[in-house]
Amino acid sequence: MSDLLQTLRERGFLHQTTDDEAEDKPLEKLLASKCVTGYAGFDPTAASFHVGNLVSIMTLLHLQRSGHRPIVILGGGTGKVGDPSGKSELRKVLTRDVIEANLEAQRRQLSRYLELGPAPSLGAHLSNAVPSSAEARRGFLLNNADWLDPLNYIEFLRDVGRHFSVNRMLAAESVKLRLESEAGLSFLEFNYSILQAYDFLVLFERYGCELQLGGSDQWGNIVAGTDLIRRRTGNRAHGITTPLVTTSDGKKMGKTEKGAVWLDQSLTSPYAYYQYWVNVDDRDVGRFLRMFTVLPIDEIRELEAFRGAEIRRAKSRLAFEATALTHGKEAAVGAEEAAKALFGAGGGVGGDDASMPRFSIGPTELAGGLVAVQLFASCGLCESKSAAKRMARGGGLYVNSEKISEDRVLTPDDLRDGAILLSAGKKQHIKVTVG
RNA sequence: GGGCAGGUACCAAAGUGGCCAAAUGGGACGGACUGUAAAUCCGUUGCGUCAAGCUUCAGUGGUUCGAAUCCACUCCUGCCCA
Repeated sequence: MSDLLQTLRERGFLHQTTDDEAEDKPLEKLLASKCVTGYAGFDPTAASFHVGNLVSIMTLLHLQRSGHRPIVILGGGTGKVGDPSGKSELRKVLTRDVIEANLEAQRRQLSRYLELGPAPSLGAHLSNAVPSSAEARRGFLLNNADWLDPLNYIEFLRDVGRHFSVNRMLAAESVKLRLESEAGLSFLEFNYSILQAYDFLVLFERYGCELQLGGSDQWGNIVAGTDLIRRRTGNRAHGITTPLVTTSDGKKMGKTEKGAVWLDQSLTSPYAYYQYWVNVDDRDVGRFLRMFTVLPIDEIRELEAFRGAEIRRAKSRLAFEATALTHGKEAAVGAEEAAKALFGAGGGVGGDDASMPRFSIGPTELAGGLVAVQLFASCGLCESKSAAKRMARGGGLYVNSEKISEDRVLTPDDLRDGAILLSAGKKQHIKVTVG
């Protein structure tokens, strides 16, 4: 098995670990000695993961590839509470049905990155002696509502609550912020870290899970978990946090103006996904190659060496690899072809670029002449006809790569190979087909 | 439960009877320059059959020739008191 910590470090995933202040480096030793079970939790609030979740997903991927076993927790139980960390508002609660559906959708997406199987029967601990086999490393998903929902309040307070010091909880950064803010902190949210700590304890006891991964904002919650495990069982558990990844212009990863960049292809097409990555800031290319592709570090170093316009080559590699990882190689090839056709020399409708966005109109619509701005609005390239006209006045509308005026009318003569390429600005295109 | 302050466009924030589709800033989008990058400059930023008309300033109802602006009630938020 390869060295997980080393891999995470050189790819930029390490923010803090429980080894940082421990001289005997127990986590490092543990990881070198056997197949370790580690987990990360995810919000059950969305039906799909987005690029922002990729950091955690990739750490799990490296965990597994380094010979260990990943567990994914869907916070069906904690999702009903809401983590106050870094959030200014109380989260809305979700119904059980929605959470179940999200769990299923998320399982499908994760199976692209991780080898997953059914959850093993309880108590089937991994023997320390067993070397890391493919079977041992197979990961699985759990819904923490399974053990959180049946909790009995009094019992929970007595068994778990007594291990928590309110003094200490009040000192936590996430709590402090909320106490000082106008929003305040509800008792419900105040309990979040206890529940998360309890999750860790349950996983430790049931599945021998000794490691928790999470974002840097989760540090307090993770440590609460390792503390609880120590107090209840006398054993040592460990944690790793990843940095909050932002783009160089200061935005959260994966957030665009149009909303999140989803991993589900019906929400964000492979083409759009590819485009997200090709368009990253120059300054982010190397960092993102390390984090969001599995290319060898040596190869990434070569790509990072590019300067000036050459950087585009590194970007298209990033886009290709990231798309292939999420949507498969075929989709990545399609997205790349579409990009070449649109942004390569000349630009045009050519190629069999199945993954580029398209829109179809009835065969008769063109015959009598179709007002271009109307089509821009109906195909979704522009928000409304007014918006389309405005953009045309500003010189931002193109038909088959030629600028058009707001009164342009489309006819069958505009067809090129049976399609018309509409562009709003230089980056947003839709291929309109007839029939 | 009582007192106070608020709820304006994507966000923040002006406007407190007509000149308000609503200042300004941010963001976003488009153009120029480029490399599908950054920075910079310029433009646009409710709908519309586009100089008409229509729908917007928490909701409902009212006053008025005329309301984002005044009145009543309702809902929501924050602060203070209980």
